[in-house]
Amino acid sequence: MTLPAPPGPGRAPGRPRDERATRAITDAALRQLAAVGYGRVSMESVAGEAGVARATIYRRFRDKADLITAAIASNPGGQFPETPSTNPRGDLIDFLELFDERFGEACIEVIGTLLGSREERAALELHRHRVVHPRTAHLRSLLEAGRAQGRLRADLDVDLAVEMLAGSVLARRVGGVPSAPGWARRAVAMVWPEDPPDRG
Amino acid sequence: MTLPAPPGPGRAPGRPRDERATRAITDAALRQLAAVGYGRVSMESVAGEAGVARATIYRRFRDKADLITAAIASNPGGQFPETPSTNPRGDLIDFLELFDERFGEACIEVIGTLLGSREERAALELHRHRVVHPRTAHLRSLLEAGRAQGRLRADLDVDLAVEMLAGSVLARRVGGVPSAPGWARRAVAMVWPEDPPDRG
DNA sequence: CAAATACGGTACAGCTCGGATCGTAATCCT
DNA sequence: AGGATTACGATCCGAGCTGTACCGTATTTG
Repeated sequence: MTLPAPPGPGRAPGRPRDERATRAITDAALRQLAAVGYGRVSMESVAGEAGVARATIYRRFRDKADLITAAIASNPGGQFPETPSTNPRGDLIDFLELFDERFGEACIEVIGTLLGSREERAALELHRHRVVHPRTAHLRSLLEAGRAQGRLRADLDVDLAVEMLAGSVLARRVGGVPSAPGWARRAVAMVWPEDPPDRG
Repeated sequence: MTLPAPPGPGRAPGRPRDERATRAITDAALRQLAAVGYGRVSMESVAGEAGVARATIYRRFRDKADLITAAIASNPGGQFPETPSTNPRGDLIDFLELFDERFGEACIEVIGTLLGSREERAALELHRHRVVHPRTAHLRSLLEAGRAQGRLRADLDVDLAVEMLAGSVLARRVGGVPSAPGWARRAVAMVWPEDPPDRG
């Protein structure tokens, strides 16, 4: 992931890395992150659950922040489609609901922890690059698709709208408030009014 | 603050606590929090800067989370007026700018760290009660004042609007994006359109 | 076979937290 | 004044975690 992984599958001078171990490590890290939170995930506990030695983790990841960051980025359940959307407004609502369910908590947790330790500045940037930016970019692309279709105010501040939509998820996590059903539909309606009531 | 502080100034059986020490501790904690971040504030460094022994801190605060939480809540620069507003829309914009400058970072950091250590659930709730809720309540009161004046859509989802306004600050901190000048004015405009163009 | 690398296991230094103790200082109550 | 009670600074201690280093062994290339 981050450390000098063998460049190609065919050019390893010595014993190759066990990719199943890599997967076991990130899977265990993800489970523990969800179960006990960043601060109580230890390299020892991850190694134990993954069935490897701690040294095996450090051969792949520079430190704990690198491990957690890579594990989140590798989460197969967090992928999202890269294909342009034909129904950007509906996809926007769906993606926000998904983000609310699966990423809000970990996002606050990991970013907050990394922000709190000046030394992990590199890991913070890495996490933003790996996890945060792809998702905000996806939100932005959906809004811009809507604007391209003329279904959205041309003067909309897209960046700010993205911040407010994603931010509402974060704000609920910060405040400890559960998300009300249908919140994403109402949030989108704030910045993207429902299809204009029959303009023609 | 949190521990059995002497109830009144006149009813202490033994040597009273040195309130200047208490102030020196929270001040040092606040400075270090801003300077190096939650994760790198240590009880030792706070004690050193405050000129007290570590035990003196533990006599006042249950643990590190309690100290940081209380220090933030005691920040005199973070107070806000409790008097009803005559210009809720302008005050809303001003308060958001202030929050963006002074609290966004610490908010993410502290909440994220507390979320990351499941054991500090009590400190997390305390911080929400001390710091987060008063500020979201203030935002809500400004919006509702505007609605009471009839300057705001009656069907506005106030809770969601509060989440989106405060959330945009958090989202920028998470993404590492600096706030553009005038962002608060434009954010408020999304949920609270400028004075209606002469209704009467 | 030799070289190179990964692996599990163990040990280590360094840091922090939180608790405990000790002698001393300050204050209240009698 | 004297005793009880509490705060204070200083110091020590145990536990936990991180990140590094080393061992003997296993696996692969050449």
